[in-house]
Amino acid sequence: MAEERFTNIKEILDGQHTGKEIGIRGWVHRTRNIGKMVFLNVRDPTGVVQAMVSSDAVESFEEVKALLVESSVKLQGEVIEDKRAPGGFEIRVSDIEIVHAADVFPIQEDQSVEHLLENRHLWLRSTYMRDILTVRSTVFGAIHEYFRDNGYKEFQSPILTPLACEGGSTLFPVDYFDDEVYLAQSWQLYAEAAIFGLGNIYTIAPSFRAEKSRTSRHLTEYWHAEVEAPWLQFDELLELAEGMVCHVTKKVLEQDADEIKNLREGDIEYLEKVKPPFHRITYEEAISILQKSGMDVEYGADLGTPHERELTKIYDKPVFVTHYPKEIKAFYMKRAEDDSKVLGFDLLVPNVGELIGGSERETSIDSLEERLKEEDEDTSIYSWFLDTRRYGSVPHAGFGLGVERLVMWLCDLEHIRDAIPFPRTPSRYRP
RNA sequence: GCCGUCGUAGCUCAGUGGUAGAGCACUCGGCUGUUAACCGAGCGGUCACCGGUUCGAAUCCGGUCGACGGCGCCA
Repeated sequence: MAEERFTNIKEILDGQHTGKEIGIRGWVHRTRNIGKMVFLNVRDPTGVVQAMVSSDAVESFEEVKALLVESSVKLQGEVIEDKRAPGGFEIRVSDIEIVHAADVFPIQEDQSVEHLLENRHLWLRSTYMRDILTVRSTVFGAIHEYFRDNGYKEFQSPILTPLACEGGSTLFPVDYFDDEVYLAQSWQLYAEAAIFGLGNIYTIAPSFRAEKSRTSRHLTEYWHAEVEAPWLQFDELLELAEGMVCHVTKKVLEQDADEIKNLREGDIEYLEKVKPPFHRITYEEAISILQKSGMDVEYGADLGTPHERELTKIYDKPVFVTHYPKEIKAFYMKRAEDDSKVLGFDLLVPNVGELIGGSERETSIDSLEERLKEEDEDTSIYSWFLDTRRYGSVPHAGFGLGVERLVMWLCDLEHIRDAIPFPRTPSRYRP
């Protein structure tokens, strides 16, 4: 190449270089071969532009003619505005360097879900995955930003842990020098110990669930955004969750408008309405609403997928469901004034269901021990955790959010596996 | 854990008892304005695996494996 200066393809498509001699580098997205002319659609992370290579303009014409899809190239030429070219602009190539002539690319137009998952490492090159992963990056950044701006410190807990947290059958066992430990499924119990020193804290960390959940909303390895704060009351907890979801949504709409429009087929009206306050209903109200709309549910049963779907259909925004009966929620949730209910909530959104689950935490050591025994947990393993209720126990609260579920909801994805680069599900751990 | 669908060429699929097929991809030939280019030719198979029924099985039966979809469980 005569000159080693390159521009982003998006700038060409925006008309910033029309009439000028420029260079680009990228990958061959598609080729069309007309004898003494070759059209290369060239992709970089910002877009796709057509390059026209004529036999009388380029010495290496025969090699260019033989290029296969996903070959990497550097090229330069004049940018011409031309309605015949896809995107309206074309580069008349004067010089081209073949960086690497690719083998036959395994992914073509017709693709099955399975084939794309087997070739996930190559499918990451698609516009679809690029758009999602761009949004995902913004989501992670926005979560950090929200908590830090609100005075929360980032705190890390161990991934290897002896704790079961919410029932032992859902953990991945790991051989720890002949002892059995588990991959963590939550940061929460360690966080409850940390708030006594640090105050308000949060994390974004991997969590692992060994449940064989065969649904479009479950991963065995997912990223878990969790928060824990001393003195925080139940209504403040809901506001914190609401604020975070709104902040992330706003940030994504600002920063990734193009990607979101691509992924949601232009439908961003719903996301633009995501502003406080969200709807708040109690479990009891939810049951009665569902019964009125003809669904078969009894008080005391946990809300199933069809029930959650029905509830999210009724409201134009995410909806909090609060005050569940204690029997269907985790041992660490604080009892409400009505002793049969807990100060816990789920935040439900369309297409995903439960996006966040959280609660005020039980502060009484006696209640905790009682609940652990009821669930046949070995209380000795929890003795360090119970210390948090022995030395200056305080009211506190927190929640956990599935980051992939948030991405799935924002991007309106059919399946959560597309919200993470290399998904892990009960039936897949490759590539 | 439960229910269901599927497995045939590199990819997407057709083929319901009688010699294994198509489109795309790839290779070769043609074409100076293509838009998932087009035209002609070629290459390409352990019909997932094991067993059974039958003169004969991709096809029917039993089992195994794998993937996908849904429920439950959860974030």
